[in-house]
Amino acid sequence: MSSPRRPTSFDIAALAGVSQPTVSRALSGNPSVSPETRARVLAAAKELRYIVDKNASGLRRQQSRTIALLFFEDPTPDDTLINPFYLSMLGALTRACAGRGYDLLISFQQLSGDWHVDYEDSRKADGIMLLGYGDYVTARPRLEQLVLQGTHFVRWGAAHADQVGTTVGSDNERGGYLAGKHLVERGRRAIAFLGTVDAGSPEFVARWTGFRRALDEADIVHDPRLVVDALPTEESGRQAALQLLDRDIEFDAIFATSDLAALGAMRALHDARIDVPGDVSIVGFDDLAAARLSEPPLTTISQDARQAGEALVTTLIAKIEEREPDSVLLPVRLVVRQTS
Amino acid sequence: MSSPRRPTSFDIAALAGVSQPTVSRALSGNPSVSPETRARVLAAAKELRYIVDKNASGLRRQQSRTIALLFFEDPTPDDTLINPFYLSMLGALTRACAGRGYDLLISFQQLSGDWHVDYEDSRKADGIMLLGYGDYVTARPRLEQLVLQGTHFVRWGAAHADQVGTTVGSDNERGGYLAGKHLVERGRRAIAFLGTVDAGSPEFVARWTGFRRALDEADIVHDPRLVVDALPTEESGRQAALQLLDRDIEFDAIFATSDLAALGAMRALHDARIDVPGDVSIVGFDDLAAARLSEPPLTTISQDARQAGEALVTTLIAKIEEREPDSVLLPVRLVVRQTS
DNA sequence: GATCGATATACATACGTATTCAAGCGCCAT
DNA sequence: ATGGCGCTTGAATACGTATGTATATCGATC
Repeated sequence: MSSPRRPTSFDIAALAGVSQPTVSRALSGNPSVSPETRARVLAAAKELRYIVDKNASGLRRQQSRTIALLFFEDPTPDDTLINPFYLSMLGALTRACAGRGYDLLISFQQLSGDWHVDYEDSRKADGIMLLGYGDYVTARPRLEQLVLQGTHFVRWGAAHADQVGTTVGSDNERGGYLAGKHLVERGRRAIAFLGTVDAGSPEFVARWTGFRRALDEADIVHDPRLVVDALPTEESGRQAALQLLDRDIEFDAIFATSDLAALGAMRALHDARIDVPGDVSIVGFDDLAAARLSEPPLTTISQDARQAGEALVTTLIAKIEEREPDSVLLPVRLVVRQTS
Repeated sequence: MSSPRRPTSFDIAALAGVSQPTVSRALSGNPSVSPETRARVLAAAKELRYIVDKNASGLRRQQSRTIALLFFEDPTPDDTLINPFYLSMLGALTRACAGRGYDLLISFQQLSGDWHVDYEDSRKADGIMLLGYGDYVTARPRLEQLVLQGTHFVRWGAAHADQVGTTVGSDNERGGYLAGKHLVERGRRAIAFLGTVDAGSPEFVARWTGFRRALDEADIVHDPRLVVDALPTEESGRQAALQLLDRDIEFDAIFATSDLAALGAMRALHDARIDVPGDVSIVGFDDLAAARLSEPPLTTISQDARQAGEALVTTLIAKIEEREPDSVLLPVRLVVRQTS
């Protein structure tokens, strides 16, 4: 059952009739090894099913070829409510890491708690990705500390003027703009905004800013009562729509800053016998799978999770290699379906 | 910016006035170290912010204190459709691992592809957890190979007679039974079953078996036309319900083997102006957050993700430590809400 | 034909920790 | 006094790899 012993590079060396260093060089593609020797070594390695010992290799090179992902959980008390977009991201991240030869460590943490970020000190990981729900104001001092101790990290979120560290995120401002412009072009004038606009959430603020720009271009005066606070959950979107109906103000469209909120709002409208898109148009944000499957299918702003994962990993690796990458702003796309 | 140098156990030793081995012993809680010495060492370690080098430690002890999670993706072509239950599991798993001093590596893979399971050979991980969608028949030969090569692994799924390896899973048979019994007690007789019953999915087969047991106990003869194939997705549930309506057969209840399918079915019924629970009762399976928030809230069989995560990690660690743990069957619970 | 340079390989070593083994010390029993 | 035992600690070493340095081989150059 338990195999005799894991083969080491010495075993390969013996089988191939070379020295251990030559094995190491051959396997790592060092050009100083002659083609014939390399072939012999590779054959021997294959025969014995040799795999490099990650601990030994990491110890020698002083790095782990591993990336740690810190996922911050949902701010609501119900910890099972997680935006499916993050699950797509997770898949994209694991693939991107694998493609670059890195492993991915994952840890769920509370944004407001003491982050356990000893990954780099313990040589568990060469860098950290930060992802998830979070209030930037809460996170900021901890980010500053990361910078101070020289930890390599990248954050998924909105780039903005005074930010700490490097960021990869969607072009939220443009997303908001596209949504607003689209609704205006559909002839809508009284467009409700469902989302957060406080300073702790730069991505949502950016969506709001872009949205306003579209309205301004069309010379639409926006009634502040059309703005309703909503978290990125279905229930919160439903509540927000109910609140909106309660306010007894005319509206002919809704822009929700998350698909989940948009779907919740749709449910509320449906229950109130308001026709979508006849009476009210709706545009969401994220392009979750659920957006495609809703009835009617939801018009939304699409973020490409795969592209985001690639960008995060590429940027973090650039940091690890001490190149100083810029923050990345990923393109977003308006996907017109049947709610607008 | 770049700190002078990571402190090693030799630095701690020098500061505390002891030898390096004593530092190692003191930090690992070896009782041979006197309390005073230990205190001095701990103080020195704290002062220099010493953290054990994971590579060196792993190399020396020949283990990584890391667990790898292989997540198998959705079988449908659309790879963004992932059951939220797995995301809850993921959170539970990371917590359970952290609580036991293990790190968690994560990798998304295709069940039908060549699994990359060199974790143990490369000393990246001491064991593997298998989780996700999957056809057991496809997985089986690969599981057998894992056993052959002596890899420590645990699978999330249904235990059954002829299984390969150790399994942790919910008591699906009892879940099916509870659902069936509940509907019978509510006076339902023509209960449709939405789910998979083929041999590749033992957990769904078990749900079916338990369900049938409940019907048998009530002497109900089950019309085979009441069984409709459905994947654990909302769309699939909707289609299944439509199919059921098309068959033009009377039914007064639906048991769906996943909440997502149940929610999809509810949507179809709603569109067909069929009242839930007035005309048709519905029971789901999983107890997703969405089940609580649906309209009306969904009666379902609850699986506790946190408990599942704990059990998986505990069982895998037992395997790693060469104890031979039994497969675990976790209790399920009927949660009565308003669809029944 | 001696020297040089290029090429390919071997030798020696370091990474940081955990553990085995030996040794120092004080104390008690003989 | 002396041998022995328990309690702490130090010295030596091994884990498996990657890399700097030295060496051997060979062909080319004058």
